[in-house]
Amino acid sequence: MSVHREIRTQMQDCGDCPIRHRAVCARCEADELAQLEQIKYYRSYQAGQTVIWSGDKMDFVASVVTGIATLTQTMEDGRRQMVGLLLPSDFVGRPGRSSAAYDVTATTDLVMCCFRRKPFEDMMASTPHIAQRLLEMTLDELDAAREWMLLLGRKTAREKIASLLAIIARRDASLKQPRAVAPRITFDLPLTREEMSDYLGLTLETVSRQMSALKRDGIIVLDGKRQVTIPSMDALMDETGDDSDGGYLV
Amino acid sequence: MSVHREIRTQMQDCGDCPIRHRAVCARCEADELAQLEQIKYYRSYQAGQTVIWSGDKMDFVASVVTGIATLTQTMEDGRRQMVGLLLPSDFVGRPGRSSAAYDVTATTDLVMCCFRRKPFEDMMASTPHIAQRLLEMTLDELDAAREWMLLLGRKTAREKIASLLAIIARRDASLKQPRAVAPRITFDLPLTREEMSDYLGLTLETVSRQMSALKRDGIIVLDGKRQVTIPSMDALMDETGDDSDGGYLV
DNA sequence: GATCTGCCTTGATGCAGATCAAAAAGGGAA
DNA sequence: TTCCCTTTTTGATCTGCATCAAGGCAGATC
Repeated sequence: MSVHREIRTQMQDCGDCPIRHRAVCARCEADELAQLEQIKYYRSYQAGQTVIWSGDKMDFVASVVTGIATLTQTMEDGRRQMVGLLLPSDFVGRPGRSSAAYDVTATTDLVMCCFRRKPFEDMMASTPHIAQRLLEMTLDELDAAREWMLLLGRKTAREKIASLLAIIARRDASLKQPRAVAPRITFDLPLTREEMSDYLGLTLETVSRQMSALKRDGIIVLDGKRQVTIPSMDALMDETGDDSDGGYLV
Repeated sequence: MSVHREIRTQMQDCGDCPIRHRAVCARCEADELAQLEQIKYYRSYQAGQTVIWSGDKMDFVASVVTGIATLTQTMEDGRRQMVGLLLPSDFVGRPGRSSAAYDVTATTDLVMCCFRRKPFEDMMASTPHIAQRLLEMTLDELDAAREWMLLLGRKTAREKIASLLAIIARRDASLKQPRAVAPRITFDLPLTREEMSDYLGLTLETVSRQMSALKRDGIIVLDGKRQVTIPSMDALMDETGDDSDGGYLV
């Protein structure tokens, strides 16, 4: 908690850093150095483009500046499971590992801030704060992954969909209107039905059916295929199967 | 990889540290200090005992010395999902968080090495290596969690069982006979059928049925309910659905 | 040895979600 | 506008695992 507050404070000072860019603090501290040594550069990807394939050589680490990317694992026979959703500020890659462990794909147009791996590792060794920030972020990701394990292992299709919508809605609401709890939230789904199914461990047909069911039951309102309105966040939360207190950790 | 080698080297010097105790290195560096300041202490639990309940105040972090513990999440209606298996050397708790996020239960008799949280955090701030080691370990856990997401979301019951057996067998084999690939592996299951089902997102009946099926098909040999022999590791791996090259990351 | 108790196995049946198939709805491009 | 192509929806059917329900077995207690 205290660390998060510290990060928010520092973010005020970050010139080119996007809102919610948690990795920012490491960047800011190291920015001047990094630019000088040319270890930092930006890369853009178009929606749908693959950033890197699992197993490929990966000589950089990066953080998402704008856009959304996904991490997916694929089995030999083609079964796919998304294991991570990368939002602005999220970190990709792993110090100490030279090849990618997952497929990384841009689902929207994407800009990433990359650091050459070796110099980044050196920087980490000499700047203790960076490892500590990365640890914080990684622990957050681990918690998210474990929450997702509960979803994948034990929730029904309807609960899975509701949970995903709740996560996206909450993130979106906090972006647009931090601190306020809007009674009515509208947003564009950043994922196709197929991507949703890969994330939730379902088929795309089941995703579609459950979206229709939630619409029929008035839990959500669909305008076109992508735009979603949540009339009552409470009603949506009732469908997720999560504890009603909703207080998310940290 | 290089970091792992470094850790192994340092382990030689660790007096009371159990084999494979990765957290050891942080401990060793800080051990003298810790003992002096009395921030470190050991606790024992009996098999079946709950170490801590989700939501409870947790003013320590710890690492497992001997025995096995589990992390589980429970939904309001009682559905349970195990989200982590803690083996000797694994770390529990989170710097910066004062309450437990999961139920922690001892499945065997368990000894944990605990550090009072606040002093541990201070130690982390003043000893950069500790954060770096914790980061390594947390990234490993994140990879394991993501592998588990693929299992929970996309694997069949038979593949899930085979995967779990493969993980336990591999760990066991590396403990007993590091570096050698034994053609025939025998071990005791550290989990009940119900715990296996909680881990795999199945019911205990399905676990039992699939164990019987693997036995019938000669993939495993059961002696009693707990002792398992794997006649051919290759045959077992064929049932997991995993890539045949089997090369696990890192 | 008899009974109890906590796992574990096995059988019968049901259902949520997968699979197979086709139609509908957008959304660009010409 | 029309056509084409991708995405989404909807329908019909199938199936893997859950659920419900008995037993079985082995170690503990008396």
